[in-house]
Amino acid sequence: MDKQIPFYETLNLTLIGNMGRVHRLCREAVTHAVEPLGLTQSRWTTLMHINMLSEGVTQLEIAHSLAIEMPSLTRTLKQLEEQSLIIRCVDEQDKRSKKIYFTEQGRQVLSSLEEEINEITQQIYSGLSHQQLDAMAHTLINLEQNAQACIKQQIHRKATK
Amino acid sequence: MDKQIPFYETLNLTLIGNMGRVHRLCREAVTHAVEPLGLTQSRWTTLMHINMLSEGVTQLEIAHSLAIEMPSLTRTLKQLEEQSLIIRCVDEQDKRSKKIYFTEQGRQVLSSLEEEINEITQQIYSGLSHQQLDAMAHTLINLEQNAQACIKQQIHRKATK
DNA sequence: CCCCTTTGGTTAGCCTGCTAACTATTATTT
DNA sequence: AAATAATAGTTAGCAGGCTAACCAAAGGGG
Repeated sequence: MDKQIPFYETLNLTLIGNMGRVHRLCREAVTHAVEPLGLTQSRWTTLMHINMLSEGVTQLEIAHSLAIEMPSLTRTLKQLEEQSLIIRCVDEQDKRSKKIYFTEQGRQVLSSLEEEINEITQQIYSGLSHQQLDAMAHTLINLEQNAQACIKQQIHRKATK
Repeated sequence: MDKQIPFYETLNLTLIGNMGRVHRLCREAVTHAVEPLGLTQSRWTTLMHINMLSEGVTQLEIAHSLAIEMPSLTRTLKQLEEQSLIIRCVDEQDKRSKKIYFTEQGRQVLSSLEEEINEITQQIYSGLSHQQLDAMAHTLINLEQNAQACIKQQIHRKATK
């Protein structure tokens, strides 16, 4: 194997750390750009996902899409509602759930947001081939499955301790 | 749940999100396992990095290695000191900086920690080839450089606005 | 029909990243 | 030598993940 490159040797501990750092940096890049719109990281991410899922989604669906827990989302939606970018309506079919819609102002902000994000993501992915990005996406999925299996196993072990 | 073709098409937005999620999961897997040792995520990560750099390192060196800011590290080190796992000594050569050493108890905890981490990382990386992990590490580095360039450019633009 | 479980959402509060603003020591400039 | 700048660390407080504990609506037996 290649002894010259440190990646192989240091992988065990640092790949996880690297992922965290790169993730923070990428989000920071976008967040800087959309700061003038009054959006933080969780707020712009949430707006994009609502748009992707299309208006009228429930909070639970958004939480799944973002892969975060409900309480985290509740806080962000409250902020977006206070900024008058979205509204939350009780679903008449199921009064437990709430459906999310953009306000007119929200749609305007969203369109500026999309423009900025396109520009930034182009920069972030520049010089990387589709193959490379695709490979990374696949590796991420594998890691995720392994980590999830690992956590499940621990929980099971604890339950039968 | 239905994800047949998402990789290429949704890359633009979700690769960043995926990275965050996988990062959270991987850390959670380790953190669950070392909970009995009284360690949280930032605490075990910090212990591992101190060990990697070897005792007597300064706080700044640890912060660089972890790629976090000093205030984040200060908090964690304070907790580790309160747990009597490390001690912080003022460097007599440069009285501004502090050097970090393990206590006897700290070394014991570290050795259990290393064992646990080895086991978990093996599970997390199982089924993934060295090539795959290496490719991911390289892609991460590329993304990091791009993101950093992007942020720098934004700061520059703002300065000359 | 009533009770019990499940489910969508909320609140409270922890953990750990960050920036801004501070202190104290060291280095540099004049 | 004195004034100034730079550096290591700290404190305070925000942002956004999380779990635990709760409420209210919906569903499912008996």
